[in-house]
Amino acid sequence: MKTLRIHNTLGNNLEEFKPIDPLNVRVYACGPTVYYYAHIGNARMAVVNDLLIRFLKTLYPKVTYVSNITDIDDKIIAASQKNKIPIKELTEKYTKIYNEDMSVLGVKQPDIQPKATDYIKEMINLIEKLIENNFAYEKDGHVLFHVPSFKNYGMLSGRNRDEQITGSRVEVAPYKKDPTDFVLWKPSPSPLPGWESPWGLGRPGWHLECSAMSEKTLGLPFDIHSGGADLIFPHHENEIAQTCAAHKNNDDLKSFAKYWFHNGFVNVEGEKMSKSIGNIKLVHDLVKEYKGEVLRLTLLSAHYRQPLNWTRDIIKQNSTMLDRFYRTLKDLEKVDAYAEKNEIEERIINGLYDDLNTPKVIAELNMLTNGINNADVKTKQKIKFNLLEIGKIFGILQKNPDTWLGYGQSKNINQDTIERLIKDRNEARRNKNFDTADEIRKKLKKEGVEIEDTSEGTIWRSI
RNA sequence: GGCUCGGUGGCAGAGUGGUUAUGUAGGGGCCUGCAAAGCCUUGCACAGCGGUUCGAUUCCGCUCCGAGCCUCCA
Repeated sequence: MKTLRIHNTLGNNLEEFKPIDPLNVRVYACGPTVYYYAHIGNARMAVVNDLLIRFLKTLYPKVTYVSNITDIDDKIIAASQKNKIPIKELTEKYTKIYNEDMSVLGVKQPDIQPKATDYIKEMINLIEKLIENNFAYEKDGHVLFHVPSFKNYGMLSGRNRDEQITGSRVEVAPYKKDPTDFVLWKPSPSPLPGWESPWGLGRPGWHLECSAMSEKTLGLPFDIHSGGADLIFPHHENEIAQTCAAHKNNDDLKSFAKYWFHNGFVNVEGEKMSKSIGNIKLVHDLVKEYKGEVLRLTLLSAHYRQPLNWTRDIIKQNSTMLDRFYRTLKDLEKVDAYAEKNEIEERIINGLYDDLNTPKVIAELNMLTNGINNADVKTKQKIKFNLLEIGKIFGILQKNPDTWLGYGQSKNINQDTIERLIKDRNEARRNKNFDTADEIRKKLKKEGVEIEDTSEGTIWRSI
């Protein structure tokens, strides 16, 4: 059997994927903090992980995919205060919208979607273990992880403690023993959201929730831990430290997760998305303008670790490509999808085995479909099979081609009217009255209806 | 300042020590009354400078440029 090779941030290497338990592959992806609409960068993480999961599911009998919702955090508190909405209402609202928007992009719900606030007990438990193992200490109501006590700290992100201190631009809080120590628990006096703990009313630090939730939902160690590249430091570095130290596995970083999988950033028109530039692309807006599948293919059009420059142009390019694939499927409407051994062509699927090289797969798919004209039935069956099967993994091409291309569906104009106009036009054409015929065609186009004269008569689609 | 990662044709984007993907846009053509779709065809691409090599876009070094992280961020 071919083996999947994926890039492991831990070690910064391409590695063969060998599941801990082949009967149940376990993946945890750091999900969104729900204080506002998700942007296209959040979507890239969700789509890339969805692809990974779909592919893994073709390789292993069972895959458990956990992706959390962080529903307690300073940004959430700030948004709640600013908008005068209770935290719970705010987080529930944006959790719902997140799931809806991702679903438009073809992202399947994770098997488990834990919420941080449901795991406070586990977090407190983890902190107690860390204190007990001398990796954490309490000071002024804060509990901090003592970074110098964890000698492998920095292995994931490839930085050492000294560099970090020199490069640090942050003021060191007085309750820290060491400038690199990070907060596990902090005081949270009313009216801020707080939970009872051995260290008083407080709330968890940022990194703790993922350590608690992943351990509780998947068990340790699990196979893949993923997220956006910006989470490598400090978020994932800290997660590793917390979890490994809590279980006294500080020499074995893989006792938490074996593979660390990170996707690259999305830039917008060549610039980083940022509030100050005001160029944040929200999925919620994009789905109003483009089909989810187009956005999804666009997100997969670059290799997942490369930066992706989000422009109108690439959306258009991917939209065109998708139309062409659907047109091919339409041409193959009467052909069965069939391939020998029920397998995707090797040269196509190999791209996925090779660290999810989606652009390579797309290129191979194009080459395959280009041969359709002088293809025999068997080849046509194979082409259709490959398109649909890759489509399943990519999360595209599963719709009815006619529906996708808009055949027989009108938005602005009544179908009978269209049919009547087409009839009139064909009448005019018969009489070589081409001016009239062209006028009718233009009129329909204005209404968003495009007609095509085929050997089997005139057909139309809404564009 | 430190640590990463990149610079491929108008644009997007893989890949490779020698045969120069793929898509899209553009040019030319076929088909069509015209369109649409499709098909054919076309394009001095691998940042610069050195080095290794019979040969480098691919390996090494340096330079320039860009991005990310080091602070909340997917």
